[in-house]
Amino acid sequence: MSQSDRSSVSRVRLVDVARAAGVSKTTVSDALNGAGRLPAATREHVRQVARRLGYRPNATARLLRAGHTRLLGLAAREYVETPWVYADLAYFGQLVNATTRAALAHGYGVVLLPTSGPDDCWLDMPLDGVFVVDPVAGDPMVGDFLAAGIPVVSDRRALAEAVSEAQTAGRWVDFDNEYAVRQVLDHLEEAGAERIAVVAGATTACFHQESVDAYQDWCAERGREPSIAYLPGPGIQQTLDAVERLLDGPVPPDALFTLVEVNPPLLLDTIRKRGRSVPDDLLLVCTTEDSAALYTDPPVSTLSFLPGETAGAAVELLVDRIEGREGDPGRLFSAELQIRASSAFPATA
Amino acid sequence: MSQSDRSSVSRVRLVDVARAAGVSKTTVSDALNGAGRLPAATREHVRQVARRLGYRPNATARLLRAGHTRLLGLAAREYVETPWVYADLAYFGQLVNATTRAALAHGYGVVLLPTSGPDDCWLDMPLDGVFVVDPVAGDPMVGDFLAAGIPVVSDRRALAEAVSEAQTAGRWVDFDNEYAVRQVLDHLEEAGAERIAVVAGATTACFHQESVDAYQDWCAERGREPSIAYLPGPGIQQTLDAVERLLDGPVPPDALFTLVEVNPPLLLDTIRKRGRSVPDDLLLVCTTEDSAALYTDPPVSTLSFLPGETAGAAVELLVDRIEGREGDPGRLFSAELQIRASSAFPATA
DNA sequence: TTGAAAGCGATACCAG
DNA sequence: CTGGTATCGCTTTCAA
Repeated sequence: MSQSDRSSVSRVRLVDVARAAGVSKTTVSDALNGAGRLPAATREHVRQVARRLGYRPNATARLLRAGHTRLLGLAAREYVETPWVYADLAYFGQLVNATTRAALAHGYGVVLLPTSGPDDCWLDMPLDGVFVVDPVAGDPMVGDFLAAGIPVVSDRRALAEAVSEAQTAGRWVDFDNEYAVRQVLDHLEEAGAERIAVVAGATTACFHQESVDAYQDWCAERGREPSIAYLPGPGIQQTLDAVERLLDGPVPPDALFTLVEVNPPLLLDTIRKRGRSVPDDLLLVCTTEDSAALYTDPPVSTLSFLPGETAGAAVELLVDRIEGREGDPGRLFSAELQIRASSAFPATA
Repeated sequence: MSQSDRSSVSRVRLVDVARAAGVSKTTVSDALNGAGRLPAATREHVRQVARRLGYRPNATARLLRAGHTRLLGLAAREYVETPWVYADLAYFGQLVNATTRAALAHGYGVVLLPTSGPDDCWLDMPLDGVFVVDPVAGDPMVGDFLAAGIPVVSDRRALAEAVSEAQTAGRWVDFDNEYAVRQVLDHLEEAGAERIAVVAGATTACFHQESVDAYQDWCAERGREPSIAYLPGPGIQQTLDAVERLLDGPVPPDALFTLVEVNPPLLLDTIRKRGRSVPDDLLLVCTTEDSAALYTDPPVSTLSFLPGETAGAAVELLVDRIEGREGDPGRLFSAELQIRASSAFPATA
């Protein structure tokens, strides 16, 4: 009576089955897990009873016993202040997707982590390892997990900033952002661009800072004036507005390279509305994972961060580390430039 | 030596801290959790030692003790065969996002569940409750969790198909699809449409079946000939092709209602390319969560499934049930029609 | 073959 | 105010 009102009947445990079947806990456990060598009759009897009572092993208890949880944490830290705003960003969506798929292939589940919250609340979750994407500078989350002895995959900078434990429990997945940006700029230059403008996010993400640096260096080497529009945050309208300002500026660019996720069809519409034509009049390369880029007219050249491949690598690194296998300390990737019609022809026709 | 090669040093436990500090386990636990009433000196001393040793409580053990995990499972079942293909679908992205946010607000984490796998592998995860979106007919996942006594939120049909446990541990979040579809059709009719064509997915999802039924009934009531294009699966190109076929068909529609997620800007491009103009020539309503619909020219009317609100309700229902609070058995929603310029003017200008 | 008992790691109750 | 001890539910070793 005292406990029946809480949750119908308290869940049936291993001992309940044992009692009902008239055997010991060990026998039940073995019978259900196919372990030990019991007579087939006993095994079957125990199974019947277990089924009849609706017995389900308690996952937490069995994990405590096993010493692992087969759960991986995933956190996207770029916009730490707003908890989980990856919604409109195709990149994060695909990353979550790919991470989950890769984890499942290794027998792990994925837990979406809070990016903010009371102190180190993330340590309360029973995780075997964590993948921290786009860590902020001196990221406390990376530090906390590493200090707790929980394997982490993040980028090199975050690991370097953390303490020495990083050497034993940290692995990295990183991007050669300078290489990628130069690849795009060189490509646009070859295609005839002389005034390449860039749209960047004013975020803490490594990518933006490194990319902007690389862009400025690249311009300096050629004695060109950099033209950058910074965005305060994600958001379609803000991005489109920034592009308009760029196009209407004193020295209109002949090529545009967006570093923030942007909806390719809408961007093209906006550009057309300003009276510019892609690619004849303006070359275009977008950093995006939005597959709509393939279907626009013209199809839009993109710089892709290969969420599928990087997530796969991250999970593999993490799982190797968790399961005690030696392996690479990390993997270096470069974003992939996929050239399509929006940047394929000379700008000065 | 025997264990040092597995993971550097085995994690430091509560007893280790107790021994090092020269006190008992209880004292350490109390000191760290702010419980009990210890002299400030002892408390501080224990904390120092704990910090020095880098002690972190084992989450699994503490969860076993607590009797709950504060973890919610989330599964999207519409395309069960392909594990986690919600990538390109804005709806699932936002749903995951909203569920995670709502769960965190209640102090719960979210685990992304496999949609397929060895038998009832999902029961191995330490979950307090599960949110099963778009369950398939006779969904085994719903049945398994319910049988295991783990609270489930899904739709009414899934709960009804499961056994009687559903009454105690099941809650539902459901949509009045017929109402929503009729709302759209009525709206289009008022705006002057006479031949409304529909693009539907050939999936197991309740929504498509119920919607198509509602559409056919609606047409029958008016003695109109239904015009439906079925899609074998998700995919931008397939959708656009289907629309083209519809527009080029023997009796071109004067209004289009898409039930599958589609990229609004691309859809508009496609329509324009067939020489049709929205809304003068063709009214348009899209079932989508893609916020790009707001920024197209003209802005596209949408039917939204309110992922934010439904996820919030689902989590609340689940948490109430888990924490033993009485509450509604479920919540009925209707997709929301957001009327914009693409369907606001008479088709026959 | 079967079962008793010892953990897994942390918390809560009571006696000291 | 502190510390032994039982407990959470399961697996596994080791005697019988």
